[in-house]
Amino acid sequence: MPELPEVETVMQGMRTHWLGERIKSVTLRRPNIRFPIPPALPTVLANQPIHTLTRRSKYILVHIGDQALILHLGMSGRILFETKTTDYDKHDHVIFTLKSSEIETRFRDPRRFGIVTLSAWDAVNDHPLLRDIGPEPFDNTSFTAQYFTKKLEKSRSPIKTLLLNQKIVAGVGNIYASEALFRARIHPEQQGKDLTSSQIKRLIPAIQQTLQDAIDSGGSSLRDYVQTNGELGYFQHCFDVYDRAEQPCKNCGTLINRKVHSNRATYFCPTCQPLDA
DNA sequence: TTTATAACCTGAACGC
DNA sequence: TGCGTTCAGGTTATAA
Repeated sequence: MPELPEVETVMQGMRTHWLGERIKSVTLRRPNIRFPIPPALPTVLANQPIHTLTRRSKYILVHIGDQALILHLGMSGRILFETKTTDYDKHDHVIFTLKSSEIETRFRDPRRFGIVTLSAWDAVNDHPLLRDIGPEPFDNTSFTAQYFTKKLEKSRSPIKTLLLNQKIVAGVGNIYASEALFRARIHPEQQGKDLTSSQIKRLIPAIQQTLQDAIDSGGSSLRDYVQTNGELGYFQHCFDVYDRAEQPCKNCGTLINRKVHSNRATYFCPTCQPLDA
């Protein structure tokens, strides 16, 4: 579920509950998910004020006291806002309560690929999870055609795989990589070094618009999500190619292809995204 | 150095 | 109904 737009949406939802609040308590219902959860986390965060909530790539960063609470949703992670009387799910791993709210915030992650950890706020950008991440796709001062060209020009990897590399550009996941390449009319198997300057100049705004459109629709789904305790998800996006194998392209009617790159499914229109463009 | 693969873990969907 | 197989929106360690 969580690529950049979903993480942004979840972070904004957390903001409405958490901003200006103070942590009352944190309960760890298991000691580890993908990595160990710092055992001192409940002690360190208790009674501390929540200053800001931000997103970096697919990470949610919460400035609490002098600490950064770092959250990553992995493949199946969710943040749920529940009343304290609601039964726990067996995959509710971390429970946050706030000083002046009856709502509990629950970190639920069945596959346990998510991350909950701490860093000193002053040093959060140097944290091993964050320090090597590339520019944010919406940052036009760092994610430029010149930068992108330099990253791609020597690589023989398919552009689809390169878009998933968080060191090149932050936050793009498997769904929006396929969607952005469709919008830019670039074949997913084209090697990075073979992209022309005009293709690169198409791809940057295609990535930005794909992500922004998803944020805009994800924003409405979060409210549904909260109100219905997770029954409604983020799946109502209208994809052009993702998960549409053997269905007609919305642009030209050609059947959408599905291929696997780096063990990840890729979807594209062979007519709109020719390999020799 | 760059690229490809396996692994982490659970649940849902599907075929038999 | 039950069992086995496949697949899933992420990331990283290891192998090639």
